[in-house]
Amino acid sequence: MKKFGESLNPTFFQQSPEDCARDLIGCRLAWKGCAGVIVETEAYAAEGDEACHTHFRPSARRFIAEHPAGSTYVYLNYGVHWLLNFLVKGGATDGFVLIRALAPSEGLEQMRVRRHRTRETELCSGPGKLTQALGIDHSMHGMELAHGLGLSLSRSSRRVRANTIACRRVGISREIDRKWRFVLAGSSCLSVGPGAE
DNA sequence: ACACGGATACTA
DNA sequence: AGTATCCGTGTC
Repeated sequence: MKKFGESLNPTFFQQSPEDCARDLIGCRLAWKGCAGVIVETEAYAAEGDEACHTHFRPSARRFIAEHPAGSTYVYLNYGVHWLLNFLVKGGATDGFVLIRALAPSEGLEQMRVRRHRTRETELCSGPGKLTQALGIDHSMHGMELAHGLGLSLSRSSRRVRANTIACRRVGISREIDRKWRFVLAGSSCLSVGPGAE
């Protein structure tokens, strides 16, 4: 099918979902003229994680079997919002990383039009918001990282890594104790704060 | 606080 | 067919 964009190292998505989600903090995500720095992610494990789609969707299990590491997994949530995930595969455990928030860096005017909002902190501060801002929908489902979706791996600087916080995932009812949500500390573009502990 | 909305996967 | 569930957002 399609090939990876040259800005991406495929082995990045061949570690555990947890490590992948942590390392994506600080990376630059770009799509069709818009871009932002990833400031919030969540990891989901295909095995033993009841919050992962694989636990209740045969189609998710099939998706993992039929797609390579790094493929986009895009689905409609609550009938309203498209959510962007990347397939993690080939490491200790397979799974997904949900992209939950960006700090906008390029194409802000286009984002403002799509979002009907002007403030920078309201453009990509949520998993549904960022897909709306970037114009990502189901047509991007199952794509490999090429054709305009550039994921520049600004490979977590020590500073970013030192400021990445692990906390509880949000919006789920099962497996709520895993600290598989990762945020860039102090970012003004998070969906919600990191919470206590 | 609550409405909005549709794909997926059940039960028949 | 009909029903339950779901990784959210904006406005009430």
